Amino acid sequence: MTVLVEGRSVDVSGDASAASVLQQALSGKKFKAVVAARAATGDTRTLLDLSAPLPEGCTALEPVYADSPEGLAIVRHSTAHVMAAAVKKLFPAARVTIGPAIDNGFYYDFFVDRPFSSDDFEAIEAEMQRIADARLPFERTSMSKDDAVRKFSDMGENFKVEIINDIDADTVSLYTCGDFTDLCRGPHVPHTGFSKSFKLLSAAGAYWRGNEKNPMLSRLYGTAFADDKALKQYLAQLEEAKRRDHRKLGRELKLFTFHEDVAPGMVFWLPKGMLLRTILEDFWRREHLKRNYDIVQGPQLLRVETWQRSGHYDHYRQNMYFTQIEEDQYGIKPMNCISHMLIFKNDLRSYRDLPQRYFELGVVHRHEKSGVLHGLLRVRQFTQDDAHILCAPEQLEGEILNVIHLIRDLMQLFNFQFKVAISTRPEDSIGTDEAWELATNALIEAVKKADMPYEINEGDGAFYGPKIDVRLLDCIGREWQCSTIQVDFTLPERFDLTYVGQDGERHRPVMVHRAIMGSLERFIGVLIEQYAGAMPTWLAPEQARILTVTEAGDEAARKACDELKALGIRATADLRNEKLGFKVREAQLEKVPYILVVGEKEAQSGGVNVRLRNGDNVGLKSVAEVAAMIRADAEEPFKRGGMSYSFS
RNA sequence: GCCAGCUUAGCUCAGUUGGUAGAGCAGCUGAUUCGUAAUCAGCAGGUCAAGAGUUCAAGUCUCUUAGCUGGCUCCA
Repeated sequence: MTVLVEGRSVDVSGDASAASVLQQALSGKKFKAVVAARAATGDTRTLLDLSAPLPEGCTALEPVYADSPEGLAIVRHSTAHVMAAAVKKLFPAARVTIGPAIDNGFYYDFFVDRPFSSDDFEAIEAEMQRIADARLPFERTSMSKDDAVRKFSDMGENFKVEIINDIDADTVSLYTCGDFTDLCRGPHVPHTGFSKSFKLLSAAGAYWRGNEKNPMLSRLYGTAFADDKALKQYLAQLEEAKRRDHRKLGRELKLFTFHEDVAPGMVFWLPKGMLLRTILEDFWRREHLKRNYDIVQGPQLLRVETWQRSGHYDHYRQNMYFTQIEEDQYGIKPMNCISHMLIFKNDLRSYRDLPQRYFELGVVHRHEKSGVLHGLLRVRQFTQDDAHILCAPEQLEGEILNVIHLIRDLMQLFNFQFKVAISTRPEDSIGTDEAWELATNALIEAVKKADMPYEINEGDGAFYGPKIDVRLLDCIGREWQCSTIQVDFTLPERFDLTYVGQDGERHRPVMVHRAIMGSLERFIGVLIEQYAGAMPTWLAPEQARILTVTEAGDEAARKACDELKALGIRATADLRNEKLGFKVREAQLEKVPYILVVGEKEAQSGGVNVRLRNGDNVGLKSVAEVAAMIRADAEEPFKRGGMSYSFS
C-alpha cells in the first residue's frame, strides 16, 4: 500500500511499523528527532507510538518531532514516567497515581509516607539521568481490564486500580520501560534517551483527584525539552520571571507595601504607587464616561438582610466579612452589584432609559484563605473596575459586544494578547434552566460577532449566571485572569427591578456584571511584571528627573523642573551633593523614563541633556523640546487603538 | 485549610561539629563640588518570627504557633 509522508508517497508493506515508514521517507537527521507519528485514516487522526503498526486503511503518516508542541507533550509525559521509574527505584514503598504533561512541563503524584522535598531532587534526577542514558525502550502491551486490575492489585498500586475501574473500555494499555510498568494511554517516545533534557522544579502537596477529602499526595513538578539548549532557555525565562516579580519591584520602586501582622492581604499604597494608580484610575473613568457609562458609588456596608435577599449570604458567606453595630448586623460588600441595583430602583425606569450603565471603582473585601494570598495578584481587599449594565433582553447581545470591544481596546493599549473562555452553569447555582440557556447563548453570540476564538468551560460559571472570562498573556507568555462579563437574570428578579415598556407594562431588565481590568491591584501587578517595572511614560509616576552635576546647577535645575511641571510633565529635581554617576545610576534603577542632566554647559544655554532609561543619550534639548518629546512618548500607545489620553 | 520549604539589621544575605551574632547596600554625621550605573571616613542599627523543651551552653537540635514562598483548592 501507499502512504503519504510530508507530501511524498511511500510504498510500504502491510505489517510495517510507523518507524519503518518514517525512516524510509525522512532523512536520517530528521528521523532522529521524531518521537511519535500521527496517522490519518479517512477523517480521523490518531497519535501512534513509532513501534506501532500502521492502522487499517492508513492513508497518511506525519512525523511528530520532539520540538513541536505535540512532541514536547509526549517527551514530557514520557519524562514523567522516567521520573516515576526513578522514584519507584529509590523509594519502593511509593505508590504511583497520575503523571501528565502540563503547559510547561509535567508532574507526577505519589502516595508516600514522607512527602518529597527539594532535598530529594538530586538523587531522583541522578537516577532519571541513568535511566535516560540507558535508552530503555518504552514497550506497549494491552490487557483486559480484569487482568490489569489483578496485576496492579498484586503490586499494591491501589490508586491505579481505582483509575482502571473508571476506564470505560474492555482493554487498557500499559507501558513498560526497564522494571517500571505504568498504566498509560500513550503514546510515548521510542526510548528513554529522548528524556535527557529535564529538570525537577518543585515539590508540592496535591489531593488525590483534587478533592480535599481525599488523601494528600506528594507531587513532583519538572520540565523537559527536546534538547539542553531549549531547557536552558526555559530556565532562563523562569529567572526572568523572578527578576520581574512585582513584589520585588514594588518594594524596590517604592510603589506599595504590606503589613502582614496588621492587615494581611491588604495593600498599603506608597506615594509613587498611588500616583501610578491615580493616573490609571483617572484615564479609566474618562474612558467610561466617553463610552456612556455613568459613574456611581455605593456604601461599603449593607445590612445583612440585603445579602440574604441577594443570595450572597447563602452562597458566599464564608468569604464575607461581617460587623455588628448596636443591634444591626452588617456585611462588608464583596461585590458592588447590590448598590447598583438600588440606584436603578431609585427611579421609575422607562424602556427609553435603557440601558443604564453604572460604573464604580468599587472597593470590595473577600476573605481568601491565607495560603492563596500573593502580592497584588491575590488580595483580600481590592478595587474592581466594576460596572453593571441593566438592559432589555433584546439589548443584551449588543451590550456584551460593547464590553468585548472595550476589553479589546484595553488589551491593545498594553500590547496584551488574550484568550476568551465562556463558563456555563455550575452545580451550586440559582435560577431557571431557561434563563441560563438564554444568557449563555447571548454570550456565545456576542463573542462570535466580535470574531474572537473562544473555549467553553463547563460548569465554571458564577452561581447567578454564565460568564465570559478573559485571560491576558504577558510578554513572557504567562496567563492572567482579568476581565469577566457575567449575565444575570436572577438578581433583577430578587430585587424586583422593573422598567415600563412601550406597551405600558412592567418588564424585567437583564443585568450584566462586568470588570475589565478585573481588580486594579491585580492589573497593576501584572503591568509591573509586563514592563519589568519600567512603566510606559504615560503611567510612570515620575516621568523626568533633573540631575545636577554641582550645586552651581541648582537654580537652573529648579527652573527647568518648574517649567516641565507647568507643561504637565511629572518631573522632580535631584539636587543632592552626590556625583553625577551615582544619581544617574539611581534614576536608572528607579526606571525614570527621562533623565535630564543640568551642568555648566546646559545652564548657560538654558537647556538640559537628555538620557533615556535604556541608556541612550539624546543630547542637548530645550525644556520645551523635552516636554514635547515626553508628551509624544506618553501618547504613543494610544495611537494603537480606540482610546485617547489627555494631559490634565 | 492541606503538603513542602523558608523566617538572622529597613533590604540582600553569611554564621562551621551547639560555645552567646557578622557583611554589603540603605540610614545618620562629617569631608568632598565631582559630566552619564556606586567618592571617602565615622556612627548607629538585631529578645536571631513567637513560645516551650533538650543541654553546663541553642541563631544552630526537638516540639508547638504565626507569617511568608511554591503548590492543591478557590478566584478579580
